[in-house]
Amino acid sequence: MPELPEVETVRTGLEKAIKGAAIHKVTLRRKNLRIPFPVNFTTVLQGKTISGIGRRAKYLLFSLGKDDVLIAHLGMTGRFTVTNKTPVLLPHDHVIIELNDGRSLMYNDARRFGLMTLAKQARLGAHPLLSALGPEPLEKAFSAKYLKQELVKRSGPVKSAIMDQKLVVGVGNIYASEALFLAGINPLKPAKTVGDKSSELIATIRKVLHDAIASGGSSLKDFVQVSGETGYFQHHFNVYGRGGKPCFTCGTPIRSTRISGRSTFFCPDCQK
DNA sequence: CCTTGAACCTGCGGGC
DNA sequence: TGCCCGCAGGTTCAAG
Repeated sequence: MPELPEVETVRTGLEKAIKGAAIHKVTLRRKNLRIPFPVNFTTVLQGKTISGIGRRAKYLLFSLGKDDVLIAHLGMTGRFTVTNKTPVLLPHDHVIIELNDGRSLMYNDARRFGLMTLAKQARLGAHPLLSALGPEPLEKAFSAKYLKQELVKRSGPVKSAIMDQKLVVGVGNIYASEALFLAGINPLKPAKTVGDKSSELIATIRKVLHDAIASGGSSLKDFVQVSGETGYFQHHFNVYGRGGKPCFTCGTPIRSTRISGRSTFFCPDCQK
């Protein structure tokens, strides 16, 4: 998936494109993504107005009228696009949401790690997908005091800690490496040993996410904006994907390793 | 409880 | 050219 900045960019794009639109018809071209579609999925959507599009962590929350919410997650390869006319179906177009104005909202997801399900607005926070999530990284609850208190509890690598959605949401594999580089922290260090860096780490997490949102979220080679235009590595990374290449700060070759199965990049000189 | 590794699934690029 | 392997933005479950 897209990490938080990409999801936020999709949210903004969808809000501009389809907020206020009414749903005419929904077609599911398979019975599940990562999880099954609810049995009443199409009937709940049909006839509803998309009254707003929110976000919690990497989940998109489509308000359907007053009471119902469509929860969507893009997984690794999920894409929403809005078509003007009757869509030409592409491979992995799994959901077609036809709007009353003749346009269609398409969901395409090659790997099907994404999901769509339904919730009631009144009980949204208690939904199993959302109830255990940590604070939003760009909001106040993610404070230096809170982060320190969480870090010192953990013996695993600090990178795993900041990618744990129970500690803080929205930080994925790319921005975890990038934030740790800016903070000068080696991603392999045990979380409990970097508690006194929590203030710097918060600042760099916010900076990398904020900058990515400002640049349109588009760091990923197959990330597609709602309009259908692709964002193709427009974003500048200091370390992610730069294994063996010289650090922009000191020239030392960027090292690549794996932490909890995820590729990880850091400068052995700048990050202690 | 905590942490790691595998699994989910498809496509793509590199090496042979 | 073609095949095989490894790898990819996330999350969840099992096993240690």
